[in-house]
Amino acid sequence: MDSIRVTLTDGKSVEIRRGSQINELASALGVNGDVIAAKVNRQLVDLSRALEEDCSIEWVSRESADGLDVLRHSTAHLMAQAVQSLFPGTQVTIGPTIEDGFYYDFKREQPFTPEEIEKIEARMEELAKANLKVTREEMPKSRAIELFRKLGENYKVAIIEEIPEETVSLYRQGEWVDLCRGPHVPSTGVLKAFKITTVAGAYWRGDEKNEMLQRLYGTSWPDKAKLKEHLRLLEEAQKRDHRKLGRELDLFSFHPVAPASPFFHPKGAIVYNQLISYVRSLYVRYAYEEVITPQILDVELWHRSGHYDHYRDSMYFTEVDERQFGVKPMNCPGHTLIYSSRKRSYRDLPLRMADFGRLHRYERSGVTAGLTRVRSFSQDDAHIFCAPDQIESEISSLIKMLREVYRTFQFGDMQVKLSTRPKDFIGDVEIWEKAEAALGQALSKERIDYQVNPGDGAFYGPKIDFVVLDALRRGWQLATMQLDFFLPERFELVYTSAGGTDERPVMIHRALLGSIERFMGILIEHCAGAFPLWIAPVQVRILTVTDDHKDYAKRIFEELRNAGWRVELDGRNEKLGYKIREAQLAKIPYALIIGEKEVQAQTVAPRRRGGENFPPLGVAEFIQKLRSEVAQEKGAA
RNA sequence: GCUGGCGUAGCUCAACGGCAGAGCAGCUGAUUUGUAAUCAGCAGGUUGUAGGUUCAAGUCCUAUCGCCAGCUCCA
Repeated sequence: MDSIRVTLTDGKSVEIRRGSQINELASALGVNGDVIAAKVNRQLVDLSRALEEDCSIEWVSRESADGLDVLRHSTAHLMAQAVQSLFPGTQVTIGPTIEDGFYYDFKREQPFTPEEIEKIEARMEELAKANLKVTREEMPKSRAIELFRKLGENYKVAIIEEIPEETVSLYRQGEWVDLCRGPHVPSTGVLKAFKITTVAGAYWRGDEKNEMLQRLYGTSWPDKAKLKEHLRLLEEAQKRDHRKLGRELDLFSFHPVAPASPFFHPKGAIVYNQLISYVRSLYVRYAYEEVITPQILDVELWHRSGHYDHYRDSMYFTEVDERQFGVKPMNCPGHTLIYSSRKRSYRDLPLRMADFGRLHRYERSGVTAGLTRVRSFSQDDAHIFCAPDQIESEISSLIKMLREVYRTFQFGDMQVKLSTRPKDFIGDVEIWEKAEAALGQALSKERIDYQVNPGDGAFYGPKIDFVVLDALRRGWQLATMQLDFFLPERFELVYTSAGGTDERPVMIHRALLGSIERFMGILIEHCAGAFPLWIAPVQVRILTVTDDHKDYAKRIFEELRNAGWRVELDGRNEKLGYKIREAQLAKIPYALIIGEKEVQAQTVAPRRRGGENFPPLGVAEFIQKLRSEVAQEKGAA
């Protein structure tokens, strides 16, 4: 008998008939029903795949990352099948998986209405219940093209024509067929928990010159409970939406007269300024020097910096005295002018120049959003002018600084990407390679796992991007460290070396928080508007029980205010429960209850946001408590 | 910029093409209250803006501004 040997993940191996299907092996071994695919020699395949050679096999359950991917991809197919059965004439294009879900792009003249989406979901349920077998079939490209041409699927034909291999694979479920690499679940009954989430337009192949398709987004999970949890998280994210909280907490607003440009109200301005003064405090320790530079500069400068050629569409211009000026979208050109305001020596380097200057960038109307994408903002921006051999230590120190920042704001893990030399680049290959090596070494030295994106750097230098995960496990790119060989060249920056020769410095563009506006938006969502004590616009609110306690409460209020705390007095003629509720909803860290007992004992009774009550204590002790809490939050350096 | 959706009181939301409404917030008064909402009254609007259709438009049509979900872009 012709048999082959299959090695399992536990190291055991079994002998089976050559050509038998994986699922036969699975049922023979009594493998868990959660298995929806397998990895044969580490390659993900269908359970219906026949085994022809000795191999290793690993079961892929629907709970695993690979399994979820298969599940979602199959759900995308299920959706496409539903759409085509309901709306004949609709063409399919592509339907990949994405984080937490999938989408499928369709060519159809009319957009999908909410009612139609409900119908599609209902049909998907039916098709899943029918438990249609999903089968794989391979055929030569020419036959596949013929098949899809007959079906009127012009996009699929275009896709197949671009596939280099001679054979392609098709998947069928019921009457429906789609071109797909696979693998897929064995039958549609495996799909139990899915939902179409949104509908949107999308261009064929992502190019806005191409025709627009209708994209349906969906999500799919191993079971209903997981789907529900996912939807709950989405809802939670909506509750934390900084645009909603910004209004509710009276932090900022927008007005049509200045699209995508926030107005920070008094409370929002406090948060904003707290962020800046926090970064300033780091600048003292990390030896930065802050500068202030003009808002509007002659276009001649922007020509020289290259911004006019490459970035003009994102800039604002104005004319005064028949001279053209550009509103600055970045601080760097201004900083090079300060650099070259006098002769620099190697002793001056590294020169770390920080600037909280206001920047203006025109962003197309469709891309702006709340605080996270605005047209007017400032950054915790700095430019480090250094010698090439100082790059590594500068990056190293930047990473330390970054770690400090993330600890303070309690962001979780970070993902790091190193982007290297693109095809179009300026400067010497040798300098590039040295610089990339320096960046990599600094990352390794700081024990940071990173991913290399080859060719993804800007033409003027390699860069490192840092993505942090917030409380809802959403990723945000905040910090970036960008090397620049180009601007020093353009502005002919030099320093005198120890040997007396003129040398060219390297510039490092870097930001930790990124734009303050954007960071504030992210922070609001990260902490759901409940800012840590040191940032909270109002840190303490004093609540009187009755009017009789107002005089004493006023004294406490003044004592706290004179000690520098942001404090409010709620002496309104309302019930205590009402005032507590309002203080809680305003997310104020501490409510101080002042009633008869406190007046008698000359104490205050603190209630922490969230409901925890502390035993009454004197004002001085309370201030001490606040101080130590802030010190702890900011983290001792 | 493109595709789609949405703009009604400060906020959240009602109103078959037929008299623009409610709750909360605000203001006034009563109540003097101990850990998440005391009661009553008053006020609040050119329904984003500009045109059009209609006897009649918040509702239908066109344009425009803004917002939202995506696409795209982020030297």
